[in-house]
Amino acid sequence: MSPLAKRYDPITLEEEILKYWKKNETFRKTVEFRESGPRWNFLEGPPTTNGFMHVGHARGRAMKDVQIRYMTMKGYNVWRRGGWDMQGLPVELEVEKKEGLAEKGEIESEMGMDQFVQKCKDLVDFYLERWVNDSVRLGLWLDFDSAYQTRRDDYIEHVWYFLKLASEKGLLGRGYRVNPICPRCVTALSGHEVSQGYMTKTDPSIYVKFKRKGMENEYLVIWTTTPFTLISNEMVSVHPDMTYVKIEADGEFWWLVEDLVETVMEKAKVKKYKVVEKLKGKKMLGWKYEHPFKEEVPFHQEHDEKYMHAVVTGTHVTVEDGTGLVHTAPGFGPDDFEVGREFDVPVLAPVTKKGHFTEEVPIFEGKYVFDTNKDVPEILKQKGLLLHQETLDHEYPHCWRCDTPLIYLADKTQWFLKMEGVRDQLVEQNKRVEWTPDWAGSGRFGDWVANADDWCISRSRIWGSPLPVWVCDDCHEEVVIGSQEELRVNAVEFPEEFEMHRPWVDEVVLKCEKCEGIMHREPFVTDCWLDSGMAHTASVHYLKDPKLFTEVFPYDFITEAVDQSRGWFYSLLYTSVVMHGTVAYRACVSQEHVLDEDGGKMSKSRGNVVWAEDVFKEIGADPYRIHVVTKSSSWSRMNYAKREVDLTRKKLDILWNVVLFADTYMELDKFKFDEKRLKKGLKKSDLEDKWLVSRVQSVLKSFHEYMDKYLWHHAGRVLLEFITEDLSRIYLPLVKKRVWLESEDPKKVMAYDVLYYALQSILRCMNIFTPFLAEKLHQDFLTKFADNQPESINLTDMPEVDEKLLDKEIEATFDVLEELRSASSHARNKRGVKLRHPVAKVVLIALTEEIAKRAESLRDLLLDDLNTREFEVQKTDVMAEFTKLSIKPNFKALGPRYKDKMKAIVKTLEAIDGGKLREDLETGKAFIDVEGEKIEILPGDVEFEESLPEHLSQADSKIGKVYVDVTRTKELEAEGLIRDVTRRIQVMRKEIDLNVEQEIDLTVRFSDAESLELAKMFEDYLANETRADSMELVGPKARPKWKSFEYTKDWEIDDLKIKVGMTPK
RNA sequence: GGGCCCGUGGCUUAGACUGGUUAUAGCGCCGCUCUGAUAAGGCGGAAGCCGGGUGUUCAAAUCACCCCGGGCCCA
Repeated sequence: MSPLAKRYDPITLEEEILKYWKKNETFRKTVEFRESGPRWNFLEGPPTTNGFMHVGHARGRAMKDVQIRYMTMKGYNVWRRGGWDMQGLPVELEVEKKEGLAEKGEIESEMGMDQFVQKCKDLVDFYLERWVNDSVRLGLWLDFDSAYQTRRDDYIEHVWYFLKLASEKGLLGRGYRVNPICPRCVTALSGHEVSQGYMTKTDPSIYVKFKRKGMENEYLVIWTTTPFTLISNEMVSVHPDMTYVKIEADGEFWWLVEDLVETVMEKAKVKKYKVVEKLKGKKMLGWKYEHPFKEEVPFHQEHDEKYMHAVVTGTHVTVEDGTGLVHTAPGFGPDDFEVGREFDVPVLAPVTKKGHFTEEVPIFEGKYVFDTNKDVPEILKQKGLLLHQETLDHEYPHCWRCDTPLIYLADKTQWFLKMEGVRDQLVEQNKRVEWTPDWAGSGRFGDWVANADDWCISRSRIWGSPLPVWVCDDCHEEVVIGSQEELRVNAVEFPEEFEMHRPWVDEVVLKCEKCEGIMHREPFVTDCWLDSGMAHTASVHYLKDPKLFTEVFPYDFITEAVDQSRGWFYSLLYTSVVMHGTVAYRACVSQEHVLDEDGGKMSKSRGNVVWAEDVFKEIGADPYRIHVVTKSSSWSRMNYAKREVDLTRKKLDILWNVVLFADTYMELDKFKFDEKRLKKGLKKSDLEDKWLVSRVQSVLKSFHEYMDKYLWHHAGRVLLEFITEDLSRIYLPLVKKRVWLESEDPKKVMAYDVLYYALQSILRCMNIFTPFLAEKLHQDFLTKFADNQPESINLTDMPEVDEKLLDKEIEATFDVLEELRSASSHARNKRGVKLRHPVAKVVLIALTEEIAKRAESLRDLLLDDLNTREFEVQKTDVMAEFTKLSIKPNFKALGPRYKDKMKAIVKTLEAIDGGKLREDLETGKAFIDVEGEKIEILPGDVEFEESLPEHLSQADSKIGKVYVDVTRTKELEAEGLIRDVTRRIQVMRKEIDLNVEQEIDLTVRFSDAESLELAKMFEDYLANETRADSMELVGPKARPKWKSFEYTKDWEIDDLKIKVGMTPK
């Protein structure tokens, strides 16, 4: 019994293979097997161990595995250490949620930082296990045992080492900067975190008048959607080159940009106004105004710099909306901050990181800023400064984790890695990377790097790599510590229990070398992108021993999704250029995201996330893998739909069935594959054998070409197409008859050799896409019919192209076969002649000499394949002479003119030669002779229709016209009938599940004597095909004892009725 | 506002870099058909202003420019 199930069942099969791999340590064996090969190094972009693996992650990981398995089977010693990104805000947020902590302050008061950190560790451990399980189930062969973890002390030490180095190079520093801050998470967010959280927010939209100093009734009109920032307003920006106007309305004078006058007046419901003055924005520079909150905010009374509470110019001003005069608060916007710096205006940022006003604003002290958005317009209204108020829906950044609206807030405590001094190097080094697709690197990423801001790396959180900066309480001297040992040496007192996390690190104090004061650590952790960014070095324990690092760096290959452009691709680039002077990866494939069936983003809140684990359980890893990898290019986004995976799975069914067929007969014949015999015999073999072997070469060629360019989708499609088209649809039907030959027949052995060779080649390639299926078929099929197959398909080499076996001419010839097949089917179809019924002749009118030659060479094959008695190739359309041009009278035109003569005219038109009439009509006048009368036919009186005689049918094709002669003869009729009968009996054999070799007793009764007579002409054929040991064909009057048969059935074949009875012997 | 990607029958898509017979295939629908590996396959039918416009050219789904729509990134 074959260990192959009747049907491909991925779930059962994959579980079995997983067990096998585990038990036999197959992965370890493949690694050892390739130890002496040239190195090829993959750097794993560590997934965040927070949340579970969904189909999007799984696609990326499937792609990684495809590339890794490919390189392994190409003979490379592949470096493939796993890795996990385990620190960061998401983890903290989930712990907070689980523990019911409403805000960050509660962490210390409610449970203590050490407890909190323990919970974070427990959580990532939980997810880690799930991620490893899912990855293993996916068939991803990374080295998980030695996987790096960003939370380990020895990993974090590399982050410290790097920061010390950066500091020495002058790249690390504090910045005074406006950062987007989440008031709930109480931390600054990085640029890409912000961009992930844009959502529609409804805000007040207010137009406010600022009174010009020293001018009676003259106002600057500004607009804002964040009223609370008016408290901290310091300037009004205008565009230097735009035209501003002073208008007179309601007895007041208002300044605003010319382009927006109408819009603003309409909103303010001012109907009567006139322009009294016009000037360029730059002329307004330095105009002073009365601050609307001067009385309420002491700060505004104290300072009086030149441009404070004054008009300044800036090119960031637009006329998209607002008034063209932009309220500028340096503490609350990046543009504003820049302007403030340019005009030397101090920053007022009277808001805490939790979003509450400080005592600097007594009227709002302790109030949440967004809550004052209502109060501010109210106060302005009372002061008579509110021109207009409405609400506006706009895209506003929210915290990507907790959906809280962000605040841009100036902060001088944050730490940055600077771009100045390294930017050019980063741009240059990026150019060395082989990007797929190339625009992802040169355009998207390259442009971004060229314009990137300094990288804010400090986070006011807990679960992360501690920022290794200690500051002196007295003299503010700063020191950056590069390792745990360095810290120990410099510590005033080093605790017994220590790890490189808060709160333990915070407890270590140093003595200031300058003033002997006490130094405390800056209470930040670092951006977790810095953690993963150090993977090039930290994952191979560079500090402990750099030997391994020198072997694997720079890495040959990385691949992640686009969102990593600003994340990992960047952090890897920055850190490795600074540390090693070179980019960390030679090639990078950028992937797009997987969306839901309707193209929507998958998110937990929408509930449309498809988890990888569920997919594996429902449809299996292999069908999933090959589907997501082949459906579209890695860099295009993909909508995930299960029913589409099922369609791809069908192709794997076909592969399974091909193998099953081969297995069945090879087993019967005790076949053993012999490659030498195959190659020796190939010259004398049948056309289809040479063809299939050549096709294998062509497929391998494209496959390797695509793989070399990381075009996995094309590589996979080439294989699937070979399986479904070449193997299953074309080759197998052609060689089917050969399996019934005597077991030693060389033709049969050749078919087996070819089939085995093709399957072996293709399965080895398929292994990179569907490793479970390939392994199963390797073990239960390939190994069975050949000696010296290794125990796993992963221990074999990728098949290479054998140019000697490539024959483009034969492949072109088979293209001709395909065309002939489809054209003759078409022609048969037109006349309703089924393929089982043989036809007298098929004629091809070949378009070219070349096609004619190729068609000729197919003759033997075609007679059988097209089920025709004769096959002819002609170079000119000899059949055209049979074509009749029939004439269709246009009754509407002829009727009124000839009335009662119509009948005669129609009769004449049927009889005469349409060709001549058409020619006459085209060249001059046309006449017909109707019962002796000459009648003129005008254009439009008749239409022409080409028609073939009854016995011919024709179809067009790319290689020329194909005619089928469907003339019936008794002989042909008989053969068609017997094949119809045979077919029914075969179905019956299958229905009672007879073994293919099982012999039977057979009786067939025909409902008419004529059919019986025809059937008897092919009695032997019928008996042979149906394995009938004894057979009786009887006429309508016979009364066989039907009850004595094991199985009987009535059939209808067109008008004929037959009854069949059979009994297995 | 800037950058990048995308737009092809009802749906999912190939082709575009390198312009050239009738625009690829699948799903679904209808008719026919084939099959002792096949829950598969074949032939045909219905179904496309290849987002729109302008240009270059003998020739544009393909190249250029503009516009519209979608997505992503940056501001």
